[in-house]
Formats: sequence, structure tokens, C-alpha cells
Amino acid sequence: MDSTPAKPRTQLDRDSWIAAATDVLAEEGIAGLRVEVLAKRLKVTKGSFYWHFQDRRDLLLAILTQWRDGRIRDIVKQTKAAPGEELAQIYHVIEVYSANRSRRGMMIELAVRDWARRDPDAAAIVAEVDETRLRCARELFVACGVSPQEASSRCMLLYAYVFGVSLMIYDNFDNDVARLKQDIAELIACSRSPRTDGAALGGP
Amino acid sequence: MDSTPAKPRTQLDRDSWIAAATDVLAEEGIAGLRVEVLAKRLKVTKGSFYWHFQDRRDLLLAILTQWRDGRIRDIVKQTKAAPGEELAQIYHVIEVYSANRSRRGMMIELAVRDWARRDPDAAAIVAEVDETRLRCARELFVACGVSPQEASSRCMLLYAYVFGVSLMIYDNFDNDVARLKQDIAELIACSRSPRTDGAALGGP
DNA sequence: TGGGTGGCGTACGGTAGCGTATGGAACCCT
DNA sequence: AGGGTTCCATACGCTACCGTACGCCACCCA
Repeated sequence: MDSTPAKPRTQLDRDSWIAAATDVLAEEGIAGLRVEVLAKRLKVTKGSFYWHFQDRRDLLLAILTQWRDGRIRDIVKQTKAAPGEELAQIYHVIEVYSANRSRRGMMIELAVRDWARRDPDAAAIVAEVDETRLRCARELFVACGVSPQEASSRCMLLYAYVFGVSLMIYDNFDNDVARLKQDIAELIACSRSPRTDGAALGGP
Repeated sequence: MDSTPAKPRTQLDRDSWIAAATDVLAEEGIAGLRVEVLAKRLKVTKGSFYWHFQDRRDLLLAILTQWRDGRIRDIVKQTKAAPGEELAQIYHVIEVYSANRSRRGMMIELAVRDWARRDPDAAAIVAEVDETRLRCARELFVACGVSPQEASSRCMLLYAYVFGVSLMIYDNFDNDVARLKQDIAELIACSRSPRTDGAALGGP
């Protein structure tokens, strides 16, 4: 009777909602993440939402824990380096965060961090992620021959830089942004320390 | 009949509204800056608000331009250094942004930058502020004997760091945060460059 | 002293969003 | 085939806001 290819009947599960919500979070921020807006984007009504989630907060916490798990998975992967390639790996980490290809990831990152400034649950998640990242990155610096104390400073500087630079608007400041970022990466990764002078394999 | 000291009859002007609005912006972010909430905080109704402002957007633009003017005034003041004291001045700039006493200023800064991620008007203001700050700070580095190219890298790193570190939560990472920040300041300000080796007067 | 104006209160219509209640269609199992 | 379960639509009440219309009172000035 109806020859249309039988409507896909794509049932939505919790993860679909979380994925779509993370998109909205990246684009609009936590304040723009509204249940009814999200439902409209998924072409359903909020009746569906309140089936899968207890309330809005339930969704938000699910977003947070999933984000945390993904970030921690990524960072342990990114800081695993074969012996002798630790410095190159440091450059790789910097480049990953600076690159435009991971723009979406950075938008999520910034949205979560802004969220964490006013929400204790989000702050707790960010604290977990930061601690893991800092510890992993510090290991990497130590493996390069940097002293533990200096490794702490450098990895903190690294992450602060990548987040901070994403907040700045500097189109008219320097016309060779690529070189600028490369210089900054060298400042963070391999300057001054006597031990690394000979081991500097040139970065990426 | 009424011996109370005659109600102050404090008329509100535009600037009072802008000041209170900036407070709310720092605490709640741009999304939490609501006309009626603001009115309640000032113990008036929004009838007053719509006398002084055309609409909410009118207030927001006023906040932006006032913030820009204040930031630019501050940065030209902060980067004015007596000859020979440029390096100390760089340390001073870093310390001003890292210090807890300017926590309110940083909260505004972060709120405006998050705002700018989705609002072209706010983005334009941030672009102006960033360009001014970067140029001024670059001058300072150049005056320290750093090459123009490296001065660009270092001042960009400086500002990215101070904003980025305000987004991180690292309570459990290092138990001597003061030393950590001091080490980072040295990484940004005076490492490696052969010209500055002799001129390093020890920072703040 | 009476009218004019600045500054604000009150009341209203309208939208957006949260969470609930309830109905209903499709599927699953037996 | 019939009942139960899953998943979603619809309709509702409620609150928070935005912006407007209009009224009121204090003050100023001729």
C-alpha cells in the first residue's frame, strides 16, 4: 500500500542523545543545550528524551563522564612513546591541540571548561582530566631528560598554552601563524635545559 | 513622622547598570546576564532598565566597549617600563594575571572570551584587545633584546598561558604552586635567548 | 503653583523551556 | 491472536524572560 522504503524506524538510544548533545554543547555552549532544541535536531519530541533520561541534569552528567573517559583514553595513547621518540611525541601533542582539524574537540574542551567554572560536577571532571593529562605529559618530559620539577612547569605551560591560544583572536598580529606556533612549541618543549641540548632531534 | 534617614533616593544611571551587569557577567557568564535578574540585584524593576537602555543588546554592547577601553588603558600602562626595567615589567605582567587578587578581572576576561566564541560583536572587541596587548608586550620583549620574531612568540605564549592556566584545575598536581608559576614565568620571559642571558636581573 | 519632565513601578502579551501525564503505535513473546 | 513492553507524540501546567504601554510621583522651573 505504501511503497516508500519503509521508514527506517531508527530507534534512538541514550548514546545517540549524548552524541547529539555534545555537538550542541560544542556549538552553543552549556547554556544553549536545551532539551527541546536537542529533540528538534533529532527530529523527535522531548517525550523521547524523558524516556531515556530522568531529566536534563541526567544528560549533562552523562556527557561529562563520557567526555572524561574519551579524554583520558586519548591522553594515555598520546603519551605512549617509543624510547628515544619522547621529544617528537611532545611536539605531536602540541600540534594535535593546535591544529584546526581537531577544532571540534577544542570547542568541546572550552565549553566544558567554561561550564566547570560554575558547576561543581563539571569541575570535578575537569580536575580528573587535568590531573591525568599533566601526569602523563610530565612523564614524557622526564623521559626526555628534563628534571621532574622542570617537567612539571613545562607540561603545565603546554596545556595552559593550547587552551589559552584557542581563546585568543590574533588574525592581525602575525602573518605567519604557522611559524609562530612552531616557535612557541620549541619554547615549550626544548629550550634551555642543558640535558636536552644534545637530544634535540628537531621536533616534528 | 518617619525618622529614618530619608531614603537615599539613589538615582541609577547607565554606568551603574553597566557596573552591576559586569558583576553578573563575571559570576554567571553572558547567558546568566538577564535584565530582570539584574534589576532585582539593583532593587529596582526593569522599568528602570528600559529607560536607560534600548534593549538587552544595548547593555551588552555598552559592557563590551567599556571593557575594551579599560583593558587597553591597563595594558598601555602595564607595558610602560623605564629603560633597563623591561624584564622586570614582563614578570610583573605575568604575575598580575596569575595572582588571585585579580580574580574578578580574570573571570570577566574568561566570560567575555567565551561570549566572543559565538558573538561577532564580542569577537571584534576581543580582537582589538588582543592585538593591542600583543603589540605592547612584543615591544617589551624587543626592548629586552629579544629578536622581533621571538618576541612575537613569547608574548603570544605569555597571554595564552595566563588565560589557559585560569581554565585548568590542578590542585592535586603540584603542592608548590607558587614555585611552579615562578618557573613557568621564567620559561616565558627569559630562557635560552643568548642576548638576555646577561641581562637576566632575576625577575620580580 | 501648576505644568513639564526624568526616573521608575505595574501590568500585560508573548515566547521558550522544564518536567509530567497520558495515549498510542510498533514490536516481542508465547 | 492477544497481552506486555518499548519508544515516542501530544497536551498540559508552570516558571523565567523579553519588550511595551501606561501610570505615578518627585522634582524643577517659570
